[in-house]
Amino acid sequence: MKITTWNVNGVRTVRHYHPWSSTTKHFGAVVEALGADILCLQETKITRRDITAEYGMVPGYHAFYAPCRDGRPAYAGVATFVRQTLAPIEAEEGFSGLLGGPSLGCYGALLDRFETAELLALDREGRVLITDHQLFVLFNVYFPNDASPERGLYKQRFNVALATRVAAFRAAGREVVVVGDVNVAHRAIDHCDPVQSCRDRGIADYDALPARQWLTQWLDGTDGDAEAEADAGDADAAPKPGGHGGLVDVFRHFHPTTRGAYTCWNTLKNARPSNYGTRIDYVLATPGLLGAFADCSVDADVMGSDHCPVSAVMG
DNA sequence: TCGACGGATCC
DNA sequence: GCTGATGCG
DNA sequence: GGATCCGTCGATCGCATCAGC
Repeated sequence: MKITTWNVNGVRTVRHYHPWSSTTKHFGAVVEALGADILCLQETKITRRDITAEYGMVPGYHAFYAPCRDGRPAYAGVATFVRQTLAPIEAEEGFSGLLGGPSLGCYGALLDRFETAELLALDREGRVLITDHQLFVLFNVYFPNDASPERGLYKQRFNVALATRVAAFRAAGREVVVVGDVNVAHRAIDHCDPVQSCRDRGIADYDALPARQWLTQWLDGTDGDAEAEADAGDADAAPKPGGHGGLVDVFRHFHPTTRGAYTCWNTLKNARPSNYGTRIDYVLATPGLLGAFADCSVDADVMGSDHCPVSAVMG
C-alpha cells in the first residue's frame, strides 16, 4: 500500500504539468497516475462550491475535502483520496471537533488546554483531515507557514494543539501516521543553505528556530503534551502499543544520510533546476508501524507545484 | 538562485 | 472579457 | 597596480481572486 503526500499549490493546476501535461486531461487521471492508495493533498485552494465532479468524484477513490472556512477562497485547504478497495472507517474534517460533521473521538486534553475560540481559529483554515484506516489513524496536515512573527506564534499554537490530538489517539492505543507539509526543514541536512537560513532568520544556530525545536521535541516524544507529561512520572513503564516515544521521520529512517532530498523549491528564485530547496514535506509514523513500512521516497520528477510528492510504501 | 558591489588579500 | 492589483507562499 | 576571492544585498514568480473598465 502506498501513501503519497503532495502540496499541489492549487488542485486545479496540477494536470497541466509534466509528466502528464500532454496526455492527461482529467484530474482523475492524475490521481490514477500517481498510483497512491491514499493520496493526501495540501493547498488545494478550492471552495466547496467549486468542487465539481472532476475533483470530488474521482473514479476508484473516495474523496474528502477540508476547505478554508474563514472566507478566503484561494487559501490553504487539504484533501484526502482513498482507494475504494480500502475505504476508511470514518473521516473527520479538522482536528478540533468544532467544525461539525463526523468525529473520530479521542480529543484528550485538547478542550481543557485551549479556549474554544482559539481552537476554532486554529482549525478553520482548512489544514487537517483525519481518516481512520483501522491499522492506523491518518492525519493529512498543512502546517502553517511562519513568515511573520504573528504567524510564527499561530504556528506554535497550531503545533501544540495538533500534537495534543495525536497524543490522545496514542493514549487510546492507536497507531498514527501524520503526513503533509510541515513547513519546517528539520535538520541542516534538510536545507540547501543552512548558513543563509540562519542569516535570514536572525539566529546563531540552525536548530535555534522555535519550529525546528518543536519538531525535534515532537519526534523525540518530549513535546510536553498532556499525555506525555502523565507518562513521564512512570519512567520505568514499558512502551505500550501506540504509546509515546515520539514519531519517526519515515524518509530519514530509510535514508538517514541522503543529502539534497528536497521537496520544496522557491519559485521566486527558480530554484528547482539547481535543486536549491528544502525538505519540508514528511511522512511521520508511530514507532509501532515502522515494521510495516518498506520504503519512503521523494518523487522529485513530478512537476506541477513548488513542492513534489513524498511517498511511503507499506507491506 | 542570480548578479552587482565592496572590501580584503595576494603576487 | 481584459487588465492590473492584491494576498499568499 | 591589478587580479581574485568572499561576504552581503537586492530582485526575482506563479496561482487564485477581485475591482474596475
